[in-house]
Amino acid sequence: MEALTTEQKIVNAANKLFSQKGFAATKTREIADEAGINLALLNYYFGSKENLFKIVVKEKFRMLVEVMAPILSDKEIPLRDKVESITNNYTDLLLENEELPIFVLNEWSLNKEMFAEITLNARKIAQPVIENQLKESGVELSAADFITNILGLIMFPFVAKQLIISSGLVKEEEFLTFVTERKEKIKEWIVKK
Amino acid sequence: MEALTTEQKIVNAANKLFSQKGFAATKTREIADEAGINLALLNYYFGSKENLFKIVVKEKFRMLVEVMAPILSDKEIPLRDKVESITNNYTDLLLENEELPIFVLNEWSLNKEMFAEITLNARKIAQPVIENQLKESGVELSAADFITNILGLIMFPFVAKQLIISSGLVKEEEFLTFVTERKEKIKEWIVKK
DNA sequence: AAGTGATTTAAACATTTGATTAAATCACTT
DNA sequence: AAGTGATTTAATCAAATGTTTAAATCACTT
Repeated sequence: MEALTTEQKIVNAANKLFSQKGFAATKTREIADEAGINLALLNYYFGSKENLFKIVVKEKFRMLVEVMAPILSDKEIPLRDKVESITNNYTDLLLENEELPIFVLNEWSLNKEMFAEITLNARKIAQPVIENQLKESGVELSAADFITNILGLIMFPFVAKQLIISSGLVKEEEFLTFVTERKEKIKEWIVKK
Repeated sequence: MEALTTEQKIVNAANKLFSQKGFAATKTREIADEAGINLALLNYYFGSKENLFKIVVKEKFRMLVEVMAPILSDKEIPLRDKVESITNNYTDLLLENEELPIFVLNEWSLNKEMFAEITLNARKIAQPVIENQLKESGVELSAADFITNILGLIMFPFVAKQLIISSGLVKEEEFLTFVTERKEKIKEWIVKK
């Protein structure tokens, strides 16, 4: 049942709370309570709140990048399939981690240095492949617009979920259906027949 | 020169710092320093940090909603012109307030209650108008998808600016051109000829 | 069972933080 | 110039917060 190590309990609690409330609003005592461990163990295992935070952010961030990079860079996958695959994978990922995009993007804008390496490599590999495929498919989009649009169409509903729901555009209980149905639509919007 | 009242100085400083760093990370002493006033004046004029924050958020939020609501609800404006007008107005607004979307959306997800009233009214008026116009124009989109897409395409580059730049997809100095050129493109993407 | 190092605990520490107080200063009226 | 209320200041308060300490407990070896 309780097969988690102390370190895992802390990381799990930190994951949850940092994602929900951000770095500054999350208190070390809250993390300790959520994890069900003594406060001092946080520093014993992770040194500092900031270090724990970096671990959490990098992990979240990796989730976000690793969905996309290998798909985009693969020359064998046709463009249309890439869109489908990325849309499906991202939507599923975000449905299980709804706070992920707003958290990562927000922390990114606050802490510009932390992520540079990971993204840069991903882009360097993917960009020429995508540009080639766009040209071949006759889609008049730059790689930047292509990636911005596909990410925006997928992620924006999650980023703006509260806006969409509290405006009444989509009811809370319809949200799952809303984003699920968008999977099919996004494919059509990006790569028109 | 220095025609600002103490209250204005405080609101301006709070505006800047809350937008940059969020509620919890912004300290009352920082606001006082940035405003160049004595710390006690913050509580003298605004009662509490939280109250000051609400004033700032509501103002930011109003900026974001008021660009869109009156345009969307106007039956006289053709759909295509609405898209153009919203795209242009939002892009210009966001270029002058780059932190605005991520700040508002993030605070919104943290503080779901604060904004409900404002948005709800805007949507109630706009939604039937838009649904009508979509049908008449033969655009196969629900109002929810229409608004999500247009907002996503406009706002996402600002929300994900750091991702886009640090990946190298768009260089920092090209960002202005990037979002400016998207104005024209978004219109075409949403309402295809 | 004693010893040993890792783990856990309760308590404490030094700062930071939001807020308040009481006195000082200012602007304005009489 | 004296009086009055609004504004500003320096100092202080109590609580919260990240971290550390030293002792206690645990797991494991000899």
